[in-house]
Amino acid sequence: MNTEPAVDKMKNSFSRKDEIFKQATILFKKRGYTATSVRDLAQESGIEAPSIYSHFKSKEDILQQICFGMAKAFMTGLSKAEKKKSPDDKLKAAIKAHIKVVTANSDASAVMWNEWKNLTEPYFDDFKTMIHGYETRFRKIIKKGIKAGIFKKNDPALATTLLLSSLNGLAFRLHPGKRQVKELNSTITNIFFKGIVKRKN
Amino acid sequence: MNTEPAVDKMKNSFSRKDEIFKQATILFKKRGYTATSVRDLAQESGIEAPSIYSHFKSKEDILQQICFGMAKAFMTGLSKAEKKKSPDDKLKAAIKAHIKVVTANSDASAVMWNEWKNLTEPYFDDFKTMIHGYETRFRKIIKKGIKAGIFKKNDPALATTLLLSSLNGLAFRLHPGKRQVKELNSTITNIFFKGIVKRKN
DNA sequence: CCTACCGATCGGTAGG
DNA sequence: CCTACCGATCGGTAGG
Repeated sequence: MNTEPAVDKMKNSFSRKDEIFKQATILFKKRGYTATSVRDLAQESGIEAPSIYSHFKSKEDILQQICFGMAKAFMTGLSKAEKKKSPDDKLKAAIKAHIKVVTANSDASAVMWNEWKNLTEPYFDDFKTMIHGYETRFRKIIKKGIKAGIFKKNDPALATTLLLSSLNGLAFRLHPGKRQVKELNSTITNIFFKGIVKRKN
Repeated sequence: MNTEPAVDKMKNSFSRKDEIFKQATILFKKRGYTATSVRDLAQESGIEAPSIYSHFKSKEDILQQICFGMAKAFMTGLSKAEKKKSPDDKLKAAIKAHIKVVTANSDASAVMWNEWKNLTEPYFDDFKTMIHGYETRFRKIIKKGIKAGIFKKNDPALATTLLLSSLNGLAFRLHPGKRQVKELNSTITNIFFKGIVKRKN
């Protein structure tokens, strides 16, 4: 006799997949993708290893979902930021959007940046192209700002690298819920825009 | 009859070990430590897998040498920088020293930051303590600069994270010999100290 | 979602 | 520095 309602079954099944995904994100960040076994994922999710495969096609399937899901979130944020008019407003909005994504998903963000190299073809190349495009769009904003005389004549590629590296560094050092996103955003923007040195006049 | 001079034997033996170490650094960066097998290392070094063990105690032994070797280089550079008098001179020198180490060993630097989590105890804890100390000393310089009224009142922990993240990001994007270290150093210091925005007056 | 299982590969050792 | 080899663990499948 099965007294279990179908709705609950669906709900349980759905949250089980979520649980595996969540634990995978945590373990991939902590130990790395390659060092995390399917058995590790199963144990943390409270099931046996082969059961993972009723929710995901493969171990890499999970990594793919983390990487492309995060990349999409970053892309969407940047697209909105690019609608601003001036280069400095664009860059401010882009930084804000990036921080929002990182703080809301610090584990997944760290996994994306550190583990995407483990993707196999054609996903590896697809992802590489995506992330390269993201960096290019950041660089373009900075380039236009320099041309417009708003930003100093620094190497745009180097400035972009410094900015994105520091923004992504947050993912590894962020303790969820510990910091105010607003404060984070204003401090980072202030430092990158105006520096840490006090003006004398 | 062995006509091979002893000196050449030593030299060959020495450079073989160096070759393994060099290839390990490249592969650990490219694929990650866990995804690189001892057989991969052997193949790239032109020997059979078990021969690795006549030069290194274990696969982790190589990682340990990369991590602690780099950490020592960073520490030494920082110690010299701390001898400067003012906080801003200290920070400038610390940035310069850090960049010098990263640019001279970009692969090993990337491996250190990305792969040290694969160290086992007691090395894991030892390394963690070391690198924590490094960050603390950077943070202290910034803290003193704020107290002295030279730096703005930003959160020192956040400012340190941003700085070190961007400096380490260089390791992953640096193409050896492509950039001038001096230019790199002045651009980075300028951006972190004074920002990217042009002053209006 | 489980039990039972598989071929491949892993880090490392023995012995020379 | 090599050949021969080992136990452990890997990602994943069959079948229910």
